[in-house]
Order: sequence, then structure tokens, then C-alpha cells
Amino acid sequence: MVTKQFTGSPDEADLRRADSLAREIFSDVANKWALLIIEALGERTLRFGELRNEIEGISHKMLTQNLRMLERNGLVERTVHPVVPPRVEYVLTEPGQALRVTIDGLCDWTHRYLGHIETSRHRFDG
Amino acid sequence: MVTKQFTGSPDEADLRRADSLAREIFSDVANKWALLIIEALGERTLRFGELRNEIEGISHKMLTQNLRMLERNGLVERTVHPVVPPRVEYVLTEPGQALRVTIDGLCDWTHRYLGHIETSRHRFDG
DNA sequence: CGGTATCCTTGTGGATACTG
DNA sequence: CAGTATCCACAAGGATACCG
Repeated sequence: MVTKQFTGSPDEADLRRADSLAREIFSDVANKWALLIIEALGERTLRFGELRNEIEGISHKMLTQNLRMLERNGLVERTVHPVVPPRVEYVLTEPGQALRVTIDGLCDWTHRYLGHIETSRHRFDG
Repeated sequence: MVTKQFTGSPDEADLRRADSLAREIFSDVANKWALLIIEALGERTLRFGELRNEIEGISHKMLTQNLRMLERNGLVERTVHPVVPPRVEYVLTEPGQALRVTIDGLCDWTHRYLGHIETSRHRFDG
């Protein structure tokens, strides 16, 4: 690393590219709706409307937008059944499932520390 | 649950309150800057300026704002040393450390699937 | 039913300047 | 050095309407 810091070598450039990509993925994934969608899917296959019902408070627009993003990153697979009315199903891919496991950890954490956090908030606000 | 669904009993109300609180915490924590701050802190104690240097691209405003939020939720502890120039140090609390562990999982996931995601994106965009 | 496009309101977040 | 406040540009996101 140090010996190459002024060379602008391909290796250095690759590292910087990988870093910025990682940061980008991080931003995509670390958002409320994306996490809730992945949690809602779990191991099931769900239709668009079912997801909309599962996730309280999500708008039509946010759901499509985030589903496209997740599909683009290869975390969900989208299947369109050519029938009327249209039937579109979503399911987590293997990378998506792996991500879900870490998100489960986040959910567990949230519920475990719910009490701590609530009292901390009251102390801070008062 | 079912037997109580029209009673508006305290139990039901408590559950709804806990749910909305959990959702709130989820929104607080599931944001790019909060996660990056927690990762940067790790097991170390860092000053405000050090954090600013660690986290590339974070603005003064976002850093203070997120640090206040994390402090309010009891995830970081803020220590002000009464000297001039002021010295303010931040360190993760026990709940904060526990959260960091799950975030580490997210980081691992990101790096493991970096390749998958990049190729998936190219396929999608083309 | 699911997707896209449009409008419009709100919020997010950067830049800057000033304080202890 | 760290925090707060103000201003402002722009992106996020809701509501609505229309298409396949």
C-alpha cells in the first residue's frame, strides 16, 4: 500500500472503486423501507399487494421503488405471471436471504434493548 | 389477542406502543450515518474531530445530529472535558456495542456479496 | 393488479457564520 | 475544538391519475 500511494496503480484504483461500491450498497440497504421489505419477505413468496399489506405505512411508490432497487442489486427475484389481472411475485435470492439473517439480528437487538432505550430517552429529554 | 381485539385493553395498547417504538428505533438506527458512526467508534474512544476524519464525507451537521440521536437512545456516551480548547469524547455503551456486532455482520455481508451485486447490476442495467 | 408518470409538499442535508 | 443557528437547494416521498 504505502509503496504505491503515489503511483496511481490499477490496484489502488480497484480498491477505491470497491470501497465506493461498498459505500453505495451500504446506503441502498441501510434504509428503513428496504429492511422492512426484506423482513416481510422472509422465506415466503409474496405478491406486490401482499407486501403492501404486510408493511404498515408504506406507499405504493416507495414499495415499487425499493423493490426495483433490491431487484437491481440481486437481492429479490421478480416473477411476472402473464395473466389478467397481472400477478407479480417477489422472493428473496440467496444473497437476500443472507442479508435477512443479519437484519434478524438487528430486530432481535431492537426488542432486547427497547426498555433501555426508552428510559435513556426519558432521561435525555428531561 | 383475538379475544381482546375490540376491548382496547391496556395490554393491547402496550403492544401497539412497543411496536411503534420499535419502528421508531428502527428508523433511527437504519440510516447510513448512524451505522458508519457506530462502526467508526468500534471499541475505541474518539473525539468529535477524529470521528469527522474517520468518516469520509460526513458533514459537521450530520455528525452532531446523529451523535445527539445516538446519545439520546443511550448507544453512545458523551464526555465533555472542561478544558480549552474543549475536548469531547464519544464511546459506545453496552447496547451500542451489541448493535455494533450486528452491524459488523452487515459489513461482512456487503463485502462477501460485492461481486454478486456488481454483476447483478450490470445485468439489470443492460 | 401492478407499474409509471406527474405534481406538489415536506424534509434532508450542505455551506456558512457566530459562540463559548 | 465542538456546538448551535440560519439559510437555501434539492431530493425524498405522498397523493393522484392513468396505462397495460
